[in-house]
Amino acid sequence: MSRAREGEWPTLAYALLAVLARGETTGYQLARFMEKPVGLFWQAPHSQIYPQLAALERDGMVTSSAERGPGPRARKTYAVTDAGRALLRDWVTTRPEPRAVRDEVVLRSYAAWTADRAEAAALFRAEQEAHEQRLAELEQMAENLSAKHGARLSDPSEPIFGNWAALQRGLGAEREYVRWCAWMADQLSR
Amino acid sequence: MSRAREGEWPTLAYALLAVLARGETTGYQLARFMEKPVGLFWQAPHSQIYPQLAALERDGMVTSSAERGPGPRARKTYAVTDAGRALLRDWVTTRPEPRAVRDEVVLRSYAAWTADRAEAAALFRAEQEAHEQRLAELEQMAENLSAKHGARLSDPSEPIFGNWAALQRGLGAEREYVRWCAWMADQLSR
DNA sequence: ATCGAGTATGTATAGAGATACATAGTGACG
DNA sequence: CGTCACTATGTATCTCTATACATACTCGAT
Repeated sequence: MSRAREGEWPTLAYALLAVLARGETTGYQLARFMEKPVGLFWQAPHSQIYPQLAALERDGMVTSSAERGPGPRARKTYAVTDAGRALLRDWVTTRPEPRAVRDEVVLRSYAAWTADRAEAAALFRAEQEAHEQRLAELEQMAENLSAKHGARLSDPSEPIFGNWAALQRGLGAEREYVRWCAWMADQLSR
Repeated sequence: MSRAREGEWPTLAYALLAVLARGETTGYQLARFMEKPVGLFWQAPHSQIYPQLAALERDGMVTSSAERGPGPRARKTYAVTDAGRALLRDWVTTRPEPRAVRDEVVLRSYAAWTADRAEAAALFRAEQEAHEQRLAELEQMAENLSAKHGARLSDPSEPIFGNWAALQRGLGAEREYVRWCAWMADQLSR
């Protein structure tokens, strides 16, 4: 949560800046947005987000204003500073070093030969269905975006272009995953 | 590395069992195999693998025999026990809870509107090329597998089927990633 | 003859991430 | 009137993952 060296922030920090760059929000709203089903490309629980926001504030990347909130503590609304915007802007065009790929389902496919054939087929069929459902959700999101924003989705200077870009990735990834699961299930049930 | 509860092993343990189920190996060979370029679907450094093997041995899932090795310590060759095989077999057909998706490139696409257009286009073009190269490597591996094993690749009771299955996933994933990167670069360079 | 790379196994430490604990106000529902 | 869910922010703790440290033999190259 705190930085290792000058200019070195964990990816979560940039994820928060990327959301805040679209407009100020509270920590709670950020946490909601970054939770499991919603966070399309980066997720974090609130226990990671609150300390990270505090660290960003200590370094002048965000500012907060507190009104009194419903709970025992004040509700804080965060906004990006110019320094934060510059940090984000620089980070966006740097190439990340490749992340480790870790997929438990692929690992199971690698060991599928040790298991009962029918049970294994059922696993991949179930995975296929789960990803088909997820795909349908994303397609619904795409329709909504398309209806609401139309041609602006193709303009890379519009914030909504970012939503569209990430959604396109999600759609492609889910379609490919469904395809592979279906292939696996077919292989195992012949 | 040690288990949280009875019957609860980290995924790395199953990854090791999955490799050992194909034949006994040394910890070093396992570590080589699980290192970055080779481990298609699960990676770990040796500092994780050695303690995990020790934990599996304490619980009777693997056995080791030590010959004297080149270094200051004996070289250990590990083999799965029946208990280990049963553990793996049961695990293979259980459905994993969905892992968090974390992709720094997609996160950058979400914030691409804040950056310089040409620099952003260059980033996605570079990513496209990197994944095209990775794809070419996987295609080479597929050719080699196909030439060496032929029809056995379609037999789910053969260990090599697992290699083929994981490789198919890799091929599909890389192709889809290349496609999306190319689309992103096109969008940004018009 | 020395240097570096590869073989081989381990420990130490720090950071990232997940889960659980803690607190308290409001509004809905039975 | 009590319980549940939601808003809202934070801390504590544990596990997983990555990086660095440690040791020592062999073999090929300079």
